[in-house]
Amino acid sequence: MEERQEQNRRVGNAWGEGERLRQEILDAAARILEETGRENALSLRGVAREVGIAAPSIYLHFKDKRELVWTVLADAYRGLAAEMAEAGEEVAARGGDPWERVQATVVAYRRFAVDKPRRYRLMFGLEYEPEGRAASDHPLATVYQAWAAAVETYLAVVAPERCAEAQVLGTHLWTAVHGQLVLWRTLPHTSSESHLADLERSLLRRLLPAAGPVRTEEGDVTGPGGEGHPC
Amino acid sequence: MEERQEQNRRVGNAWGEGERLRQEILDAAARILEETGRENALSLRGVAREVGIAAPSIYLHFKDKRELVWTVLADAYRGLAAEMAEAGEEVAARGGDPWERVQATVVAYRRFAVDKPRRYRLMFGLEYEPEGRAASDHPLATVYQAWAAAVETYLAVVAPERCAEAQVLGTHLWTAVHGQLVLWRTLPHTSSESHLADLERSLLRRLLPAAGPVRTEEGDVTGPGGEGHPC
DNA sequence: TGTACATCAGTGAACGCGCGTTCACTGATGTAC
DNA sequence: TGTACATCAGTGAACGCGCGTTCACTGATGTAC
Repeated sequence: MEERQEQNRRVGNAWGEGERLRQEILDAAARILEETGRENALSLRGVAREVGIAAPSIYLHFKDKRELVWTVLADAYRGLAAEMAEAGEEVAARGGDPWERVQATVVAYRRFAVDKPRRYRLMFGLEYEPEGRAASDHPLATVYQAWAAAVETYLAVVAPERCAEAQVLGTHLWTAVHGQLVLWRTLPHTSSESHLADLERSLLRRLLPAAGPVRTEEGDVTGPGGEGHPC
Repeated sequence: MEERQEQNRRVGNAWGEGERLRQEILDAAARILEETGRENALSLRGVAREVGIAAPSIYLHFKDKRELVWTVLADAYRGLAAEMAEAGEEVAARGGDPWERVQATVVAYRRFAVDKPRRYRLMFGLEYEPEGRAASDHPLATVYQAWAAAVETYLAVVAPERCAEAQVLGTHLWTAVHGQLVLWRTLPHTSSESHLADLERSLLRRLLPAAGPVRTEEGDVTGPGGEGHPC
């Protein structure tokens, strides 16, 4: 009764269905991170409240808070990377040029950060460290690869001879956009989102070679979404 | 006795000297933010512990926690901006070229962030919002101006015709470097500080026009630290 | 010069809060014989 | 087919913690007469 509104004890899941609650917990955590409202990024008690269970029940599925948070984070990183990739592919599918394609990827990133600020903060606020995993399978790597891939696809068409720079450029773009997003909220005189979008475009133009709405070296690209040289 | 090691009651400051404790409190807060160790960024009780006073004594000098934190932050922003400016001026004073000068400014920023990570995080973690002040005197503006000024000084010598871009470029540099610093701690495979410095240089070269260790349009600059056209 | 009193600077104890975590438990569902 | 028992899924109550803040207080220092 200490934590719950409903006075009925929850009936346990059937045998072998214990995993179901685990998923409910993860969903609730994701929901909390999307809603404004409570302050602290994520608390076990908060999650329990959201699911409608007693707080200790979480320990049936996660060793401790750290493990829960890391599971949530790993999902979140994968989700962000997926949204970026999808945005790019969608533009390519409907015949957008390479520039529109990188831009769509960047916009997808911004949307994620702006629409789910608490989630984004948990992901990049760096309060938690991975639990002894090897560095290489840090879930952030997925996001990193999404950026590198976006830039690589662009370079393959626009400036194949500079393909080697894809990783560095990807990193620059990512960190720069992240910095814009984080500082944006604090700089009050520039806080309109359209200004943020302008800054973003300005950054892209300066960092990417030969950037512009229409720009094919000579003659047309081989077709809508054509790939040019493989990198 | 609840909070303190010393069992002696502190003797109050003399009449009119009450402000002294105020300063001690701010100093202690700064000290806490420089040391590693305790976890939560800043707590009233933590500050009281550090000063060696009872926690309620803080209320003699600050309305509440928010006011204390904001005073600390305002100082911190000013301090960072000052360190950046000094670094640039020092290089100019000993005859460094414009490129070295911007770079020194950037390095000063990085040093601040890397050496005082807790402080930096409090400053840019965006957990607190200013207390109803006008946007324009948000203390962050000082830091923003330091970046714009650094870029302006550079452009004045190297590409005077592009002076108008100083503010935008300053913003790009700032947010990009900030992003590098924040993400750097999380990306384990690239965590050496020298790698961070490399990334930083690569970024500068790509964002600033005609960047390079030695680069004077034609003939020499007018002298050590010469100013070129005023922007 | 002495004394009553105002003011200043700071204190100890307590308040209620939400947190992560542990503990011994309850009750439903399956299995062995 | 019935019954004893193991297992699974989840609970309520409590622990100790640190936090921001309030409250009535203490004691030193100054001032008025």
